Amino acid sequence: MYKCNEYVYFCDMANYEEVFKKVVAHAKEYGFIFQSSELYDGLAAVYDYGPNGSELKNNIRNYWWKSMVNMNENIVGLDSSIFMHPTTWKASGHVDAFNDPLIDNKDSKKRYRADVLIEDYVAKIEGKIEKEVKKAIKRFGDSFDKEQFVGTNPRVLGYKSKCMSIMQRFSEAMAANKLDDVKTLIKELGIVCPVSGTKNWTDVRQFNLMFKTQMGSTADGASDLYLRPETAQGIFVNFLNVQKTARMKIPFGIAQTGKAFRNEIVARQFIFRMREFEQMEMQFFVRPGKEMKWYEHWKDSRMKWHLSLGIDKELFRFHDHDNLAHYANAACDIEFKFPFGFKELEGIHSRTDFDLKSHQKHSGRKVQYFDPEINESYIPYVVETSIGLDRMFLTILSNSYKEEKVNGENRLVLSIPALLAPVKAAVLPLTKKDGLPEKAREILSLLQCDFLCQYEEKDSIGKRYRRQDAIGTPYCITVDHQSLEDNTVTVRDRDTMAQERVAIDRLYTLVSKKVDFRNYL
RNA sequence: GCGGGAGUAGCUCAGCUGGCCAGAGCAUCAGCCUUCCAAGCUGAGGGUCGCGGGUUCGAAUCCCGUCUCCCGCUCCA
Repeated sequence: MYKCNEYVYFCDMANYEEVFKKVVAHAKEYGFIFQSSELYDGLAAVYDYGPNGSELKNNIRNYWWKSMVNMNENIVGLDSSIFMHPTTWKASGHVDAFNDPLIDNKDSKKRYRADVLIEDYVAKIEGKIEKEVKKAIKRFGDSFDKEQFVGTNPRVLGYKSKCMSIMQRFSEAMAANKLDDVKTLIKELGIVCPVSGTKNWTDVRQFNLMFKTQMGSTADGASDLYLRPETAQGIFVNFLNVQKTARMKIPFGIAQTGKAFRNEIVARQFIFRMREFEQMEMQFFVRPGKEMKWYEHWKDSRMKWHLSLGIDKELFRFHDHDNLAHYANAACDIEFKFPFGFKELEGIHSRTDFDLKSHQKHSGRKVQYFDPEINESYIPYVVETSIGLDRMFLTILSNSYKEEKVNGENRLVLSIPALLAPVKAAVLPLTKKDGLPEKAREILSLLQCDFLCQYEEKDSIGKRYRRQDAIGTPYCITVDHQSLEDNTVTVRDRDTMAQERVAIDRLYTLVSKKVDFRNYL
């Protein structure tokens, strides 16, 4: 297990926002994260990973992958494409469930779904019909024939046709993608904001979850595609391929990491909610009825994974979902206490057979598994673990950022778990003369095949230590004059700042042990 | 989309009652020092003051417009 040293937290809870700003500034200054397209004033909610950031991100991804694929013989990997057949997103529910027309009231600043406003309005008219019916019941008593009344009463007929024409206009406008007409309709109907009571509406805008693009080099021959909003569907669509070719038996899982794209209505909080982000997902296929057992298993297993990185367990919590999505029968999040509060880091969902069943229906192919144990074919149930790689990155980064007092001076250190640290060791000649640089470069060549190392000779040794602290390098290896005589160096530990005299031929083992996967999981 | 805040060197900022020609610290680079926990010495590079327009003899500084970022609200699989 990674051991957390006792750090003096420079900033307390009240300064959380300040800490967050510092983390963001630090991330830029030391080449972890840059605003996308900064040269052109930036692109909102998109970020780039710099030299240290891309290393850290790779290391997190690898740690996840090894934990999932290497350490579970019933989990295999997959790398499916970002482009998928458009029907995929029909089947998954993304096309229908997530493209709502939105409208804002300028006075109350409230946002509504335009279709809901119109439907509510129609519901009001339908309420009037009910009133007419009730009145008629009073008037006619037992001899009242509701169907006849509703079919002939001029006032009711008027209401009914009004409802129908409204809904028809609405669906025509939506079908033709004429959002102006939707707004016109809302205005004509005199719909007011329930909060402000005014008709001061903005234009209707379409909210599309998915990014649309075209495949095909010529515009007229092109077909519309989406950039995937989740990697999971690539796994589901390949369920049979993987199961058959890897000869997997249920229960088994398929793991995948990769980019996903979502048009968030608001995308903020640094890399927490981005429009382009990376997921690490594992879909675990089980026999129907066994899903709750596996759901509990993966909840437990995933929490252990997080704690294996040595982060304080008080900073994690489970959050069970009350309102389940259309595909789930149980769902929870693992939340992490980010500088801006507890937020979702990973989701663990029991997705039932919704996805595979839907793909079976839309493809017309049998998407099933024959279970020899019970001699039956069935559509497997799925338990999903889905973690945001970028969110995990932010977890590590914000948790690692420490400012401590050392002899009255501030020391800024990223206490990144050694396994994940971008640079594993820095090799530093105490001075740049007397053959020390040459000796240092020899040491560098001993290590650099297996560990990312840095060589530095500029500035005083203390300054170089602090620079390495700022990017979270676990070990600094310093070559001095004694090294030339007895082939030993000093190894300085990032967290304790303790120094140890070590023989050069022991360095490889020392660093290996420090960053060994075995220490963690 | 609305409301609030902000945009000056890689970073943190000063200058903003209009007029030393755009500054400081840190960082970067070269050299000196040869030093085991940063900020020693010398020198150098780097900024169309977000962008566009206007007022003025003259604007980073005033006015208008515009863009971008950050925070809050609305949405959230």
